[in-house]
Formats: sequence, structure tokens, C-alpha cells
Amino acid sequence: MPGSRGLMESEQGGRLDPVALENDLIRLWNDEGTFQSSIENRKTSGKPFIFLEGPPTANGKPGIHHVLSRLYKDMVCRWKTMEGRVVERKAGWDTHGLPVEIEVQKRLDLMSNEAIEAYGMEAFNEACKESVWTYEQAWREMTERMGFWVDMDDPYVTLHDDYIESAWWSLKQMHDKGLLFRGHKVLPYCPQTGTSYSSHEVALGYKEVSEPAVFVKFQLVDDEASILAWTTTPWTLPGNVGLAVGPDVDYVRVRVTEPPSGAWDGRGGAEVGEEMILAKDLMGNVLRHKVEVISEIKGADLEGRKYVSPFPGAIDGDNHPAAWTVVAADFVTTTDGTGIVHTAVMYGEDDYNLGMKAGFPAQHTVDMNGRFFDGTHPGLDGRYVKECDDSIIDLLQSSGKLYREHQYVHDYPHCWRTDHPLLYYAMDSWFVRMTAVRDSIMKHNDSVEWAPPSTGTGRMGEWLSNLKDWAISRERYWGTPIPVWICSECGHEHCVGSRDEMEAMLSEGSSMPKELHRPYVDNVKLNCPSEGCSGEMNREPYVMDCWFDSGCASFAQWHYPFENQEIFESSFPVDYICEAVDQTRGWFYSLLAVGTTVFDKPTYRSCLSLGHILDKHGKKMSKSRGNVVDPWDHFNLEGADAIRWYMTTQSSPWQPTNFDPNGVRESYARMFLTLWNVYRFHADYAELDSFDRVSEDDAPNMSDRPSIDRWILSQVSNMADKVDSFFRAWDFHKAGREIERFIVDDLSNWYVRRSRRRLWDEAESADKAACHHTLREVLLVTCRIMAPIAPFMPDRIHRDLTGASVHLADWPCGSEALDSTLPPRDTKLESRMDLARNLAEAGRRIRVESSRRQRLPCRKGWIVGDADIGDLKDILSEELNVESLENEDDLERFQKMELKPNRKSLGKKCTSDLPAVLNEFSEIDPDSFLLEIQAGIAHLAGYPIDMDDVEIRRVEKEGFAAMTVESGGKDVTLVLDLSMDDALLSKGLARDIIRRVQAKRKELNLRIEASISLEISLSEESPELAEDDWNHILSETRSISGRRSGDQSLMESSFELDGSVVGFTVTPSED
RNA sequence: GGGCGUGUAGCUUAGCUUGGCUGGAGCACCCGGCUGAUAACCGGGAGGCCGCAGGUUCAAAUCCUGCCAUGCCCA
Repeated sequence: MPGSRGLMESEQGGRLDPVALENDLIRLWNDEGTFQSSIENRKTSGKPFIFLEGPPTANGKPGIHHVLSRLYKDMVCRWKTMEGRVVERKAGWDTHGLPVEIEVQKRLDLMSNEAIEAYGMEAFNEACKESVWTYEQAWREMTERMGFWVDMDDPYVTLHDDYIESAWWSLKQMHDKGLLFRGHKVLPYCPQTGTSYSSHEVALGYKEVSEPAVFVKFQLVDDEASILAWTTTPWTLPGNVGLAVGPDVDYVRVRVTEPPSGAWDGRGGAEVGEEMILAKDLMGNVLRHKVEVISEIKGADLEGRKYVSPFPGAIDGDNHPAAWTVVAADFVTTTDGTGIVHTAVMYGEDDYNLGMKAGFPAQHTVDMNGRFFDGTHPGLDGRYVKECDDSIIDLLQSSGKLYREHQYVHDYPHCWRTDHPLLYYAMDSWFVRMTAVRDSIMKHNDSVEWAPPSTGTGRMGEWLSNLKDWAISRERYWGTPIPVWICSECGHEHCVGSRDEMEAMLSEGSSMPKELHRPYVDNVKLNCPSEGCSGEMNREPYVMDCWFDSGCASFAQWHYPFENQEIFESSFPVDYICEAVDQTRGWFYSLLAVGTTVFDKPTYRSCLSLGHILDKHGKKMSKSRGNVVDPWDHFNLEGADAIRWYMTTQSSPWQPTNFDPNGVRESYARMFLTLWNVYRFHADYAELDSFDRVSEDDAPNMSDRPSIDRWILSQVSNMADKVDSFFRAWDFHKAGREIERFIVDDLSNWYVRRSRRRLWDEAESADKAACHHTLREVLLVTCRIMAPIAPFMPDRIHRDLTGASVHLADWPCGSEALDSTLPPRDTKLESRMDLARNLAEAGRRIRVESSRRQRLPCRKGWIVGDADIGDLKDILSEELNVESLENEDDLERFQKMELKPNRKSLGKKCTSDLPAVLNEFSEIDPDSFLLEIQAGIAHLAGYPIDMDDVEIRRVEKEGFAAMTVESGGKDVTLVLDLSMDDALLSKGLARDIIRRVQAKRKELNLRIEASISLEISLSEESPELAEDDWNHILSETRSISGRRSGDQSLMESSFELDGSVVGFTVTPSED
């Protein structure tokens, strides 16, 4: 058995060093290539199980929350491997995107696009490329240390040309299906830096500001009245092209009847007789004049009305019949404003979407520097929009279009770099027409097995039902370049799908780029393929949304379709992905989106969506808060198994969990120390008995083993089956808790504790061999079943027991490919043992309540009730420390009966009279009332009472030391005889002495088999110690000589017992 | 502001779908016991406005409404 002696080299009872144990295994795994073997081994017969790694970005330090997702990735892969599947695990790195750029911009102090371009795009992108790997080493170390098996030597990397080429290919598929188009996307934009911002960056810069807001009168054509609309961004008014009303909102047409009474606040106003239209609910908020309501109008009735542009000439309305008309929109509410929404197509997302739908002209009045275009208005042309508020209000005032102005306080996004207010601005953008495939993406989503299901139906389903087109272009530098070229002559668009294709189209003077990144790709010019056009094509200067990159992972990791066609085709859709829930609209979505648009398939069959790890106060972990937990704090203390176990068992995978460092310690102490000590118990005695050289072929037949062995084997099967079902249901937390319960309660605290004596026996015996074999078999099943969760200690134990890694072993419960190898169940034995354990516990409770020391034996015990524990009686009497244990049928001898109300049934019957019924219930005599019920004549407060309304309980009579437990629906009572005599006192004394001497032996670090000489002295108050009991002490404590009349004052140790003092001296013998 | 979660003892949590015995565990604390595997275990104690406020019901941790806190995603 190679490798099996490693443990035995340490001393008996040697302290566990989990960190060394795990690090040794990591080395061993690397040396012998265990990970590779675990895959290769299954290739002869196993079906593949396809896992797809969600690529992390290595420009941030890995934290404890990264351990969580890597844990569940690893756990499922290990489990499936053990089930006989071939589970390849290719690592991946996400290397593009805004966070990388921001990091580099901060480091190089490049706070605007101009600064980046001045620095040089080539150098900037080189810096990004380097930055991406800043923490690669840290990620590799964390990954290896936590035991996540993934191939990091051959990862997919989104910045590689091969990966980019695959992404290009997929975009071309979309283009060829007519799904790629050019449009606008309204984004928060900073004219100072020339950059639009992601929501992530916007969130950095919210500030509360006070700004002017205006109520503007839009004069209807061919009507006296004006429509009142409200805006907090006066600079968007020159861009006004429409007004939106809620189709079901009630509006009123009012006429001013009197001048305002008090002073008018600010500019604006209205003449007596003037007519205005606004939402009925908002009259009080908006109007500052006394008015009469002329008529009420539904929003739908206002639709199509034309009005006069507030800034004629600013926008060219030719060919746009819808310009400056009233349209209906769902988003209009009456929570603020006038219930009529001013719409400037290019400066708001709702505005833009509405404009596209209504056919408003999509023209800018503001340039990329944030200044009004010439021709907007002589008073505004060329000026920065945020400085024009006052001028615009003046212009409205002078043309009689202003009703009111006021100051408005709200949170508004500002540039995190320059602190300027951001403008919502329609940017040129490329889109994938996801709205065209909504039905199929929803269908594919429905086919995914989501854990928990609510993430799929709720969060994801919700998102998909409101699906919008996917804006995939970014005006950035570091990313996959958009492979779209446009002809400068004829405007033809061409999407390039491969390097070969690009090469074939190169224009004269153009050459292939050094790599598929900016700026090299920007310099590539192509020949226009249009018939009769000889124009040169230029690339659109955008990069792709980095979610597009990772969305391509399933095929781009294989450089499909340029290479590895078979690998890809046999591995798509993938079987399993797993990330935190925030990826719902991130990677979970982008994978689905790309899978649907390119292959019309769902990309993944199952998805485990994890909850977040928060700090112990339920707050998000962040650098700025300083509450980030470094996984190494625990790797270096309790070890990776303990962290993994803690995370698994703490809560369901999708539940947000507050990370409690103490919980890791607890997992270590309770779970791994216990397991280790169970194993050491076996290993130490196996060594003494040379059992470790005996093979499993010598294992005794099941029928030749004692009940307790058959019981623990049955229990381990039971446990393994439960774990298997829990795994299948994604209830990994319940699986872990079940394993832990088994190891601590069943294996350690019952089987091993009850079996210890069997192994102490030095003589060879069938019983001892049965115990060794049983323990070994149970440990092997246990190690295999827990290996996916905790890959280290189970492997150590498995190797020591068999010479082979647990990760090459089979899942003991069986699978589609494997037969179960679990030991046989014996449910009758299980329930007998269950009863025996309950009774043992009851016995301990009786002793506490009647102040009877556990070590002081009782003469007799009775089991009362219909209870068969068979040959477990010996074990039970030993547990109970009774000299004899008998069955007794006569319940009445120890018990009386009590009746309790069944509130569920009584409540239904008596409803509001329940309190009165319960009151009478408390007065009844149980025995006679039970007879009345049986005779059908029982009544309480006028209600007839039957057996369903009561529950029968039995309680022990006064004067008996008794306790009742429930077993299989029946009550079983244990009664103890508490009488005392000299023989019992002597036996009790002997046990106390044995226990103290044993503790002393341990304290002296004596080996288990070492002999001693023992001297004791008893004070006068002490009970007599009988000759037999003294001999028992000597043999139990391995004393080769003993004296029991020593001088109290010369004894090295002493203890008190029931008022007497016992002194003793332990001297290791010389042998 | 919108959508989806979460909130139970000092800490980590079960129970909530399907309302009904006294709201279960573990850690930590106190008392006692057991132990030559154990940082383990067993018994007992103390510790709960089940986030808050309403509602439905004979009966609410559980169902409904609103609010607060917290997290994610979207604005």
C-alpha cells in the first residue's frame, strides 16, 4: 500500500495540523497528477459532463467571496467525476473592459480620452494588458490552496487573438441574420472627458443638487389653450419634439379667472382668460392662479394634437409629420410635474425610445463638447448647456411661454473624475436586436435547470420579458474591436468574421494588424465589396461590451469554428455553470443571448446561482469599509476543508450569508477534528494490532458481525443515500449537515465510543477484527461521500486506508454509470438502536434529575412499554450503568395517564368558544374523561369531544426515577432503581479511580500499552473498596503492581468523591 | 425610483410553500455529567416585542397591506 504509512509515522494521538496536511496533499496531487488522472480514468467508459468556467478578472485581489463560487464549481465537478463522468475543467480569464481601463487611468493619471490619446493608445493598451495579470499569481495560489481543480495552465483568455476571432465570427453570424444594427443609446456622458459612463461609474458620482425647474406652456395649433409641461433640465427644451400623455390619465382644460393674489415667485405667469391643459390630479401642485375647469379630457383624446415648437428652427421637422405633436406613453404618471412629459429625443432614454416609436426626428441640438449647435438659437449657439439655464428661462419668459420656475433639489449623477454634471446624451451605438429573438430566448431560459428555480423564473424571466436590444459597442480603447467596416464612398457596412476574411479584403497599402486590438485594427482599411464601388472602408472605432466577450466563452474558449469543431459540437450546450446571483443580467444573460442569436440553443443546461457573502453584520464586503475577509487567514489556520465545510453547511447556496470567522473554527473543531480522531482511533489500534497489513478480502461476513457493526454500516448507507438525494436537489447544505450529523453523532459519539473496549482487548478476536473492518469500511464510504465538499482530509484518510486517492474512487451511491457499493440496510436494527440511544439519553437525564452520578451503578433498570431492543440490551445496560435491565409490561406500576387538548381539531370545532373549552379541559379528571370519550358521551362547554380532540400522554408517578421517550409512535419508559448498597458504592468508587488514573496516564503522555504501578489511599469517610473492584482497577489501568493503603500525604494526586478524599500515585514502570 | 431577495436568541441559522402542541438547533456564557480518540459529547439553565405597524382568522414567525433596514440588479 504505497503512501499508506505517512500517518503512522506520527506519534499516537499526535496533534492534527490541518495546514500541513493540506499542503502536503497539494504537493502530492501536483507530483502524481491526480487531477489529470481523475479525468483520464473515466475516459474509457464515462460520458462527459461539461463545465464552463465563468472567467474572473485578475486585476483585483481574490477575496473570500471568490472562494464561494469556486467551491460550488469544484464540488459539482468532483461529484460528477466520482459518478463516472469525464469532467474537463478549463480555466478562463476575463481581460477586457472598463474596470481594467479605469484602474490603469488612475495609475497613469489619465483622466480623459484626450489624455489617453496623448499618452498613446498603443502604450495605454499595453498597460491594460499588463494590469490584467496583476493578481494572476494571487488567483492561482488561492485557487490551488482551496483545492479548486481547474486547468490553469491552458486557460482561455479573452484578449487572445484566437478568442477575439471567435467573437468576431459570432458577431458576423448575428450580422448575417440581420440582428446587428446601428442606432443610438442614451448614456450618461461627460463632455469634459468625452466619455460615457457605465452605471457602475455613475454610481460613484451621485450628488444632491438644487437646479432650476420650469413649467412651460406649449401653445396648441388652432387652439387657444397651451399644454403645460415640466422639466428639470431646461437645456433640453430646444430639442423638444413632442409631448407625452398617459392615455388613461384624466386631464383638465382650465381658464385663469383672476390674477394671482400674493407675490409671484420668480419669472413667468399667465393672463386672466388664458387657457391651459394639465393633469387633473396635479392642478393644486402646479397652478398658482384661481382657475375654472372648462372641460375634462382623457389623455387618449389629446393624442395627435399639434403644438408650436418652443424653439422654432432648432430642429428640422421636415419629413417628420409626428414632430411637435402629443403622443401617448405608458411611463407617464401623475406623481410629479404636470402629467405631461416634455420629450427631447436625444437626451433621455424614455424620450429616445418614445421618439423611435412615434417617429420624432432624432437630431442633436448639443454637440459632443456639451455646447449648443449653431442654429439652435442666437442666444444659445456655441454655449455650454449647463450655463444656459438662465438664458433659456429668459427666452421662455420673453416669448410668453413660461408659466413658473422653481428650484428643485434631487440627486444627480456627476463625473467621478471631473465632478461636472453628466448629460444624458444619445450616443451612436451598435446593437444586437435581442427584441427579435425574445420568444426563443425565453423558451431557452425555460429549458435551463435553475437553482434556485426562482432565479430563472423570477429575476431572469422578468428581465427577459422586458428585453431590450443589446448595445454592444463602447467608445473605449481596451477591448475586442468591433469588426465592422464602413465604406467611405457608398456607406456599405461589412462585418468581418475571421482573420482570413480580413486579409482577403485588405486594401492596397493596408496590412494585417500586429494583433486584434486597437490601435492596430483601426489602421486596417478594406476594399468595399459593393458592386461597382471602389471605395475604401474604415473600421467603426468602437470596442465591444466585455459581456459580449464572456458570452462567447462556450465556443471562443475552443477557437471554434476555426479549430476544435468536434470538441465544441460535443460540448454544447454545456451542462453546468455556477456564479453569484449578480451575474443574472451579466454572464448568465450574455451566454443565453449569444447562444440564442448564434445557435438558437440555450448555452447551458443547469445554472447554480449563488447568494453573496456579506460581513457578519450583513454589510457588503468592500475595501473602503475594511471588512473584507482574506481567505488566507483561514487557509493558514483551520485549512481549506474547514472553510469549504463552513460555507457549504452554513446555508443554502443561494442564501446571502453573513460570514462569521468563528464559524470556520467551529467547522474545524466539530467536523474535522472529530473525523480525524475517529480515524486515529482506528489507525492507532490498527497499528498496534498489525491490522493495517490485513486486506479487505479478510473482512468477515455481515452475518458474523455484531449488531453495532451492522448498525453503523446500515447508518452509513442511509446517510449516503440522503446525501445523494440532497446533491441531486442542489441542497448541498442539507447534504453537508447530514454528513456532519452522521460523523459526530452516529459514528463518533455512539459507534466509536461504544466500540472502544472492543479494540482495547489485546488478544486477537473475531470481534476485534469485525470492528476494525467495519470502521474501515464506514470511513471509506464517509470519505468518498464528503470528498466533493472537502477534498483534503478525506483524501488523506482514504489514501492511508487504501493507498489510492479518494478522487479516483467511485461515488458509493452509484449513478447512471455505476452500481451502488453501499453496505446493506437493516431498518429494523436502525430503529432498535434508535430506541436504545434514546433510552440511554433518558437514563442520563434521570440521573441528573435525581442527582445520581453516572459512575455510581444502579442495581436495576426497567424498560416499560412495547419495546424490543433485542441484543442491544447489553450495550444499553452498560450505557445506563445498571447491573440488570428488564422488560416490564405493567405501565400502571410506574406511570399515570394525562390528557392534552388537540387545539387544531378543537379550534375547528369550537372556534371562538375555544378558550372556554380549554378552561374546562384543565379541570377534568383524565381517567374518567377518557372513559366518557370512549363511551361517546364526553362534552366540554356544550361541545361533544371525541378521540381526535385529545392527545394521551403518560407521565411517571411520583417517587419513581423515570423518563418516557417516544419510539415509532409508541411511548417507552425507562425506570431506574435508585437504591444504594456497599457493593454498588464500591463499584462506583472503582470507576472513579479508574477514570482519574486514566486521565493521569494521558497527562503523563504514556503510550496506550505502557504499564504502571499504582498506589492509592482512601480517607476514613470513603466506602469500602471490594477486592474484586480493586483488581478491576489494576487491570483497567494496566497496573502491574499496586498498593491500596498508601499514606494520604505522600500521594501525588487526589480527588474528592461524595465527601471523601481519594489519593493516588501513578508511576510508569520501567519495562 | 422600479424589480428580485433577506431580516427569527449576543453570533450563525431551521421553521414560512400547506396558519394550530411550549418557535427548533449549533457557537459563546453559567451549572452539572461523560471521556486513555476529541478544540468532541451528554443533561440542565439563562437568553426571543420571530425587523416595525396594521389587517384577515377562534388562532399568525407562517397569509395580506404598508413601512424600516440590508443586499443584488436596473434606472
